Amino acid sequence: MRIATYNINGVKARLPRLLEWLEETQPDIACLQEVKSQDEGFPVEEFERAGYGAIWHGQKSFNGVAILAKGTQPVEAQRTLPGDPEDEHARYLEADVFGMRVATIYLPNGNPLPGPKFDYKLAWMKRLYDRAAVLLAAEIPAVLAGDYNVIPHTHDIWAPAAMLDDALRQPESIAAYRALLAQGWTDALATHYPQGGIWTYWDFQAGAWQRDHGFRIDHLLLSPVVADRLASCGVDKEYRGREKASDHAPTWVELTD
DNA sequence: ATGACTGCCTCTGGCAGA
Repeated sequence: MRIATYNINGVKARLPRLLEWLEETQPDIACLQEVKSQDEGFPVEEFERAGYGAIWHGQKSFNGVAILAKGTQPVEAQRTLPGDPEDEHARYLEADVFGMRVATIYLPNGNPLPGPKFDYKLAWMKRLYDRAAVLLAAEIPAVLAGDYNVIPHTHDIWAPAAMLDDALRQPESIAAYRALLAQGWTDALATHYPQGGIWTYWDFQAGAWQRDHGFRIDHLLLSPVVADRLASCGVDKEYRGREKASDHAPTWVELTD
């Protein structure tokens, strides 16, 4: 059972690349972020032709998340992150699929800081903490997969001094991420590659990809029973180097059945 | 270095991203 998360940065612009990745790597579940499409523009027919059922939560111009599942239809469990009825950003979607609860997460970037965008990020992380606690308390086998916009550790970025003023590396952001792990979630890639040096994102600018100036912000958090099934995990780094690539690379876990 | 790219929806330039 392979579960992947992929910030695709525009489902229309990346559709050929996305279908190619599905065909070549055959994930059982794919959590997508930055779909950047309204609900009615989501290319569900193309995914169905590729053998994937899909649910999505779209928004015009930016944000937008989706869950694809091979040969089955994910069953929606939650369309928004609870805790703020005023929040209209399409950043969260939960579904039951293959006996697990799977969430696709597009956590707010939080820049610039200080300011309302950083406050929104931290408030969103508190809401995610509360939601994650509910799932753990219910002992639901769960995976929280997505673009967390948090660089958890110094060894999760190409240079220790890079991005220190950025919302992705603020102590408050990192503390909120660690609080989530302290509940009992397993950061799959951190567990498997404790020495770090694994990147999931490379900026479009300044030749970041060519210089391998990346960092790790796409994470798969596993509930305890799912963590016990973790066989391997990794990043499909090669896709970042293809034509018309997203600035993120697909990140995945392989679970025993 | 107020830099760099890229997608989106178009007020084809401004916003958002990280």
